[in-house]
Parts: sequence; structure tokens; C-alpha cells
Amino acid sequence: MNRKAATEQRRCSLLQAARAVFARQGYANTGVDDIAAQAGIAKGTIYLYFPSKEAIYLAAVLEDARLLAADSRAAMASAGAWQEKLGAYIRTRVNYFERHEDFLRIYISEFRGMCMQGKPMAAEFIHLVQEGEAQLAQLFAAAAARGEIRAVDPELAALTVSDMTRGLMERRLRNWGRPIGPEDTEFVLDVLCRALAA
Amino acid sequence: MNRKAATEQRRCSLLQAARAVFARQGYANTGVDDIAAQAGIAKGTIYLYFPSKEAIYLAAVLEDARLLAADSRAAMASAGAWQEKLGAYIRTRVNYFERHEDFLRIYISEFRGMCMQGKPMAAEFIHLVQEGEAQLAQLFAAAAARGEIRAVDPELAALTVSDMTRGLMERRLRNWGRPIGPEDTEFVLDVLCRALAA
DNA sequence: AGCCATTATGACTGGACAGTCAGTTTGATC
DNA sequence: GATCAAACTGACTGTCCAGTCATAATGGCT
Repeated sequence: MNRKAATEQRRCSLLQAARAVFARQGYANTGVDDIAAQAGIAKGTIYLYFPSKEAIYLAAVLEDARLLAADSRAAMASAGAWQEKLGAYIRTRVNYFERHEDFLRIYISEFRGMCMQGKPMAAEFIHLVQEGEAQLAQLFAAAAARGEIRAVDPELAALTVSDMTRGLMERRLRNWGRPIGPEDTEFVLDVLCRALAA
Repeated sequence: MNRKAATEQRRCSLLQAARAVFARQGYANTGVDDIAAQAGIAKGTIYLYFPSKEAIYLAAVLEDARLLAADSRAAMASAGAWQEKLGAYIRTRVNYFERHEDFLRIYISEFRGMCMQGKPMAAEFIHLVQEGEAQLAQLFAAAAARGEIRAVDPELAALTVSDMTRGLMERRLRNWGRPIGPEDTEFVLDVLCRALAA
């Protein structure tokens, strides 16, 4: 009885389609009909899987946000020195977004902003972001305690890393001016290592 | 004959009202009626001053974006050493946004994202952003040429500064966790100075 | 006071779109 | 191949809202 599995599969490809359309057109300019068309099904069918347009959006973003958080966490855990852990964090994120451009578009250009509007929308999403920042803060606190980096406020350092990483992502979307490449990532890492060195 | 001036004044307060509403509710959730109510006039009147909702939005953002760019430019011009110029850039921007919270909300949580969607919308806006980044790049190029900072790609450094500054703004909006204060700004400056030092 | 131009009003229209539901198809099971 | 539930369909409904326009108020001028 792979009924459950088949249903789950359909749900997934529906989310994939939704991501593609939301990334291309944005939330407000996307009709549920558009998602249906992209997924090759009728509008009514969508409502068998999700109760509302907003729920689709949230599910589409959250699925990737969870995977991204898991990836980062794993990469950091399997790295050694603080520089390597930091590098793992940033490179993993850059890499994840390279492999999931639709998610990148939604995440950077709309979703974060929507979370900042009053909307409760995404308690889990906020939690995932904070979790990532907390891991970084812990990394810095530990390294500082061991004297491997100078004494900085670990939270401030974590927020700064988070900002710089997000900046890397944004550059990838606005392709105003120069194309971006691995040297962008390495520059950020270099800046951080120099600024934090004991 | 202060006819022109009076009209301009009305246009301005209309934009002010629009900013307040857009900041509170976002573009999509704001009706032209809402703007009219906030401004204390009827909907039809709005169309005497602007041809469309989108035009209001654009004008509201652009007005502030121009002032911000002018402020930054002036502050950098009147500072001396590269550290001071950099500090002037960042502090001026933080300060401007502190004094124009509605603009901050719109800018950070929606407008940038909308520019990244395909929309032509805001050629001038993009130009203003690039201009700010170009000034930073020029600052770093000059300082590097004088041997005051180490040799870095000036554009990469400028983009990084831009990202970190924007990060400072974002933190002000998402008041998840700690409140933010001047120490956030000073930390960013400290990181940059250490990372760029010759 | 009477006149006209400028400015303002808000009921109205047309289109878009989220969500519904009565009916159709599918495919598993006997 | 008959039966039935689960999956699917798309025309339809009600709501919302940007933009219009016929009408009204304002205020400067003679």
C-alpha cells in the first residue's frame, strides 16, 4: 500500500511547482491557477493538498528552510577548527542556494520581508534562523574561551556573519554589475578570519 | 503666487501618508483608500497627484532614497581618513534610517525584493544603490593605492560594507532577541577596520 | 455678488482572483 | 465488468480593489 507515499510524492511536486512560480512572479502576482498550470493539475486539486494559497507558500519555503538548516548544522559539526567550521557554514549555505535557486529567490526577495511585517506566518522559520545564528554564536564563544579568537561579543559576531552570508546570496540574484563567483565567498571568509584573529 | 508650492506641499504630505501606510501594511495589503484615509482626503483626489498606486509607492521610496544618498555622499566628503569616511558612511545611513522608520520598513522588507523580481520599476533606485557602492569602492581603491589599507578588490570590499550596513538596518526591524544599539554599528566598523588594515 | 478655474469627492465599474462544490474520472477490488 | 471510494476537475460565486468620472466645493478675481 504505497498510497501514502504516492500522495506525499504529489504533494512534493506540487510544492516544487509552487516554488518555481512564486520565484518567478512573487507571491502577490501569483494566482493559484498559475501554480496549478505549472503543476499540470486543476485548481481544485490543489485544495485537496493545501487549505490555502498562504499555506502552500509557507510549506514551500519551510521545506527548503529545514533542509538548509540541517545541511549547515551537519557541515559545521563535521569540521574541526573554528575557521573550518565558519567556512563550512558559509560555503554550505552558498552551495545550497546554488542548488535551489527558486528557494533563493523567494527567500531573499520576499519571504524575509514578509516575516518582518507583523505576520505570525512563520514562527518555525524564525526559529530556524535563530538556531543558525545561535550555532555561530556558540562557535565564537567557544573559540574565544579557548583563546583562538579575540574576545568579541559572540552574538554580534554571529549576526555579522549572518548578514554577510545573506549579502552573498543577494548578489547572486541582482546580477547588476559583475558576476559573482567563489572569490566573493572567500573574500568574506578572509575578512572574518582577519577581524576575529586573536 | 504660491500655487505651485501649495500643490507641492500637498503632494509631499500625501507621500508621507503613503509611506506610513505602506510601512505598516505592505504594498499588496494597502488599498488606495487606506492611503487616502491616512492623508485625510478622498480616493479620487489621490489621482490628481499620481497616476497609479505603483507611482505613489515609487515616488514615496525614491524621495527618501535620494535624500539618503545625498546625506551619505556629503558625510563621506567631509570626513578625512579612510576610517573616518567609512564610519561616516555607515553612521550616516544608520542615523538616516533611525529618523525615517517608515522608509526603513519599506526599503528593507519589500522594495529591495521587488527590484530583484524582474520589474523595471526603479532604474533610478538601482542607480542610487550602485552609486553608493561605487563611492565606497573608490574610497578603498584610493586608500589601497596610498598603502593605507592592504590590497583588496575594492568592489568586493564595497559590496561587503554595503551588506553589513544593510544587516544593521534589518536587525532594527526584526526585534527578535536583543535590542540593537550603537555597539552594533561600532562592532561592524571595528571588524572592517581590522580586516582591511595594511 | 457673480464668475470661472482649480481642487476635491465618493459612488460606480470592470476585472482579477481565492476558494467551493456538484459532477467526472481513475483504478483498486471482488 | 461491476462497484465504489478516492482523486480530480473547472465553472461558478462572492469579494476586493484600482482607477474613473459626473458632480460639488473652494477661493481668487473683478
